[in-house]
Amino acid sequence: MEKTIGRMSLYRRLLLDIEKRGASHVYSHELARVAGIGAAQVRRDLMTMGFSGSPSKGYHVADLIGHIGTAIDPPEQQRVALVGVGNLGRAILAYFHGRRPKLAIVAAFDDDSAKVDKVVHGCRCHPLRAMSEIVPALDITVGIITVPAESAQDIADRLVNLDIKGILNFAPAALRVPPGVFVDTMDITTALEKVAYFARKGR
Amino acid sequence: MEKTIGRMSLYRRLLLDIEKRGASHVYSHELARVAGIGAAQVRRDLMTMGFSGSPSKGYHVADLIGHIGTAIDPPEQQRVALVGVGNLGRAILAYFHGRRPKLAIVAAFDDDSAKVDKVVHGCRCHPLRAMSEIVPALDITVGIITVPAESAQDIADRLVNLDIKGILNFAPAALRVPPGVFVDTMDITTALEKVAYFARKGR
DNA sequence: TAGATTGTTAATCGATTAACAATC
DNA sequence: TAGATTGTTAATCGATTAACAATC
Repeated sequence: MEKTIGRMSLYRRLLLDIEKRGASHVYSHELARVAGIGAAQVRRDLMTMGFSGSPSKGYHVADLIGHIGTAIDPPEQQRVALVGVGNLGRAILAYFHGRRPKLAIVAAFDDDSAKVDKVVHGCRCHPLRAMSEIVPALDITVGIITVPAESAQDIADRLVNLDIKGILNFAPAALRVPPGVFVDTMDITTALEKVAYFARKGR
Repeated sequence: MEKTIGRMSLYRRLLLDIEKRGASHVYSHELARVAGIGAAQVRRDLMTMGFSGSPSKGYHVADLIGHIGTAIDPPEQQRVALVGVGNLGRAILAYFHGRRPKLAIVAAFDDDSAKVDKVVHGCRCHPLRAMSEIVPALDITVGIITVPAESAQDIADRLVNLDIKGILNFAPAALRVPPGVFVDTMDITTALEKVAYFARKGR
């Protein structure tokens, strides 16, 4: 299921492209081709999401885009906090700034006094101690961690205490969180080491 | 195997911590705990890498760190190019700058004239057309793609033509590459959507 | 109808976890 | 020896892929 949800987000992006090119329907093998996976995978994913096509025309593009939206988008705006306004933190703020109305980074936290109270890519930076006030006040449910590995667990603990239910973690650290909190760690160093390894050794 | 290689990089970081704390040996369940996985997984991974411990003392920390190094580090320096010096590209340049002597980003490419010939976090930025000269000249074997999704496939094609064997892709696009080229895509948007989804729905 | 695609079940594949004899 | 851990095989789990009857 987790993998399916991830792919739905990919499918939607590809479908928006397809729609822009003027196609009203798409076959599983066409979508599979641009997604770089198998056609059976696509059909199974759509089945899992409860979406049907027709053997003669394939899947209706606009309907499918809508279906994915109702399945994976928040019904109302979901708010996100980012902790650690370093280079990576700023890049992520820039990337999401104004892009997703339904999923907005509404607060950033960093203890560097040069950053506190500055507005970075449309998002105000607060000191860490303000978290306990701002996170509940803005009803923030998701945290992005872009602090050094040493402080990542501490930040995660504090976010969990403030009732955050999902964490996207960029620190190279395995976070320990209670059940009911979802964590995805994107470890860039490990990813690059892996790519370098297979570049040398072959797949 | 791919997953194992990824975890070896994590193990090493954790072991360096453990070593710093003064422990000479570690049991599989101890390493598993800090890695957030099961002890059987750790033992299996180490077995796969051909490393042995002792039932009484566990695994020798310093030896294991060394063993992981010879297994996954390049024997000599491996060079990396980064294409797309936007916010994310700069963050990655900053992150790796001077960190890994064996794995260095030695060239950046971007067509923005404000960036060309500037040195960004220790790395000179070249125009895209210089790729065909610089990549072979510096014997670059790995590429990092941080351009917008629309141009990602084009950049990937050019890198592949220049004999690059591994790509770490941050563009939200499924890259098509010939066999023998390893690609890992880190799709930040999809990751955040997934975290937001499970934050709402529960795991 | 003839031909292609969907929806879905069964088979396969790979990775994780459990179990336990061998070892210290 | 008694007790705990390793190394490794077998069992489980989950995800992907293949196959094919039903459908258009």
